[in-house]
Amino acid sequence: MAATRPERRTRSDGERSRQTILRAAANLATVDGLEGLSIGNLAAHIGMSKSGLYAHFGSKEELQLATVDTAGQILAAEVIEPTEAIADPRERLEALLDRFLAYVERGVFQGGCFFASAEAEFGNRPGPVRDKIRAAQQDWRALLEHLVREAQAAGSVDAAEDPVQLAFELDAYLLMGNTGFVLHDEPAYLEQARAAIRRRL
Amino acid sequence: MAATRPERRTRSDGERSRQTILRAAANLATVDGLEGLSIGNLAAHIGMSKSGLYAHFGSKEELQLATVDTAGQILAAEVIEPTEAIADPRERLEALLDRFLAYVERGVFQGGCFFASAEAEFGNRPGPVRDKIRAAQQDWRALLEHLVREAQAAGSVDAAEDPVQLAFELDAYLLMGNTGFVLHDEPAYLEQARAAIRRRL
DNA sequence: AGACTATACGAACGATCGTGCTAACTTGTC
DNA sequence: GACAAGTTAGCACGATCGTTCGTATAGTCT
Repeated sequence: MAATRPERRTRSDGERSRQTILRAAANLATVDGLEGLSIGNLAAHIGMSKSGLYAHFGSKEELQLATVDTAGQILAAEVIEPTEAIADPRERLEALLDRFLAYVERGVFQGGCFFASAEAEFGNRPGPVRDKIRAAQQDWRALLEHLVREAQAAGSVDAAEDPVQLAFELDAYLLMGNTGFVLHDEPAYLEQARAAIRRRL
Repeated sequence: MAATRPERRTRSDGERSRQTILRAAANLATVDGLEGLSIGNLAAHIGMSKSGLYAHFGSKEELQLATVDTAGQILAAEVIEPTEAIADPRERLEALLDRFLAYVERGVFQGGCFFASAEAEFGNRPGPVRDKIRAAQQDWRALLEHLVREAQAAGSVDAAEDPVQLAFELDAYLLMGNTGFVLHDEPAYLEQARAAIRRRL
């Protein structure tokens, strides 16, 4: 009964290809949309055959799900993780908001924040992809709320503030800054978002 | 030298069909996207043949441009025009913001505000469609700024406020309310937008 | 009434979509 | 070095994409 498993799931070159595909997919999705992105176009974009690329994912939906995961990892690495060392909650909150706007401005994704695009596109398209995007959005919002509460506990944010409401408003500035910047290619919108944050906090 | 023009005439039933097409197109575009919307799907949705529908527009791009125009007319009729009778600028501004949120909640478009979707989708897709969306967004923002200035002149908004900055923040609440409502199907996000507006004004 | 033409349809076009199948090549393990 | 499994490419499929064309219908005008 002791079925010894082969235990050799992935190969190093395969994992490297997978990452290449998903990075490009996340980037292209902010321009063409997560649904508008086609397998053929993606394959051509990274110099790979359509079927070779497809073999990594059983379906387009699985590719989309993996792309959302990858985008989440990029957002975490670019925005969230660099602030984790900051002990003071209010300082960390400010750094987090500023890093988000910098990550938009720096053009980590060609079409601005991946999740801003994805939320607008999959807002009412039921399915696992929307579920994953929803979850990511809630996690982000929960992080903002958590930091507000910690800052309140530390006395650096007014204790009378409703953390949920404050997080909503701060997130709104980020979203509007991203949308304005992408649509008009004008950093002024990001600066307005920064000004709004300074005013509000 | 007097080249007599063909004098393009239109027929009443044609104009009616055109309106039917464009209303459906504007609605479907908030779900499938302005690019993701296909001629075939749109035709089937209104019980018309693909070629019959296509005869109204020379290309998909022209259909998209006309759809943006139609969506603008709907937004104007649902949100802007009903507030034009309000003489007091601050009252009108408040009514405008509230009507926007109500129009999102009422589901005038299945996928929330048409322009919120369109901005995210066409943010960096150069072309006449993006130009038109850009112009619509700027007109909307300019209207907000104009009302803020009028309210300042009337003494009902703090004269020290920067109208551009205040309009940005108010618009941000609307956008975040729309996105949150559509993504989570939760009116609470619209209520948070209302609370943010009350607090800010 | 008849003539004119905007409107609508059916069929078909080449291109591309997502998706399988099969065979070759690479890599890791014994 | 051999064997097994992961990786990639070639080819083809049915469906659908935007678009074109010829033709039948039906509203409008004299």
